[in-house]
Amino acid sequence: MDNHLYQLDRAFGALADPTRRAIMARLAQGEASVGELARPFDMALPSLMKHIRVLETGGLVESEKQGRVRTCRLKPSGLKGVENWLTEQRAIWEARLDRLEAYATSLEKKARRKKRDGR
Amino acid sequence: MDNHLYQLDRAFGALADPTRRAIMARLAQGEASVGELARPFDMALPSLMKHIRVLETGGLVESEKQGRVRTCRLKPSGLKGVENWLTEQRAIWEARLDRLEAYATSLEKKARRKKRDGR
DNA sequence: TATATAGTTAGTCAAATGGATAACCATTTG
DNA sequence: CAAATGGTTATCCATTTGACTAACTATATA
Repeated sequence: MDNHLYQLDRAFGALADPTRRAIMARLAQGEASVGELARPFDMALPSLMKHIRVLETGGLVESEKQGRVRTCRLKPSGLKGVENWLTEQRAIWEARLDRLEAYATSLEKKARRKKRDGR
Repeated sequence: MDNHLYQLDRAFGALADPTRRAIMARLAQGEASVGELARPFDMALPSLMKHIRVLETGGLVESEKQGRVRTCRLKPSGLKGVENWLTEQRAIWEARLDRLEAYATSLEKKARRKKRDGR
């Protein structure tokens, strides 16, 4: 329990690599086999496999094997966690900016009032 | 040129650590000095400083020093890059799902027609 | 059944990461 | 000016990461 913390670690970590983001982009347009995923990259298969496993443990990709070919597909719920964290942060940050702005406006009003009433 | 690729690496990488995400969360509610940021963590100052530097090179945080205290603040443009990548991916992925759905519906219609016309 | 195909395991290696300590500025404060 | 405060540098260390090769397993295919 509370693994979801680590899960965010792994999801963000998984996305911190251009090869893996490229794999994600490829999978966004449809599932693919390991071989298909490997082809565009100048990289040995085992290295690429490791990337796929990283994406899987990050909860971003899932795969299943039938016969000798393993088919990978995107797991949108994984990206959801990442997006949630980001929007949460932005919410906090924007709320604070709003308070700051409100405060600034109130200061301004006060200043104007003071001026009108003869400093 | 094309450093923005590496920049995404660094931004995602920076967020792949709970300490650094906590720092981000703290900064979302307002700027803070290095010492203030350090206090909640059971960690030596230099270690924490390193985290701050990682966030800075990821473009997520900026800081300036006056006197002997360095004040850190969030740099929302950094998160923007990350969010952009995510929404871009989701756009591609959703577009594909839409096409898929449209295709499925057309298949269904065809089947119904066939049935009506006597198999 | 022999061969080719598609992945997988195991093991090596250099570089990067996350943490620590010790010693060192530089600016306040007493 | 002496001491305390806030941060910084320089090293060090264990672990993780990203890539490789070699050897292996399991399924198709000829």
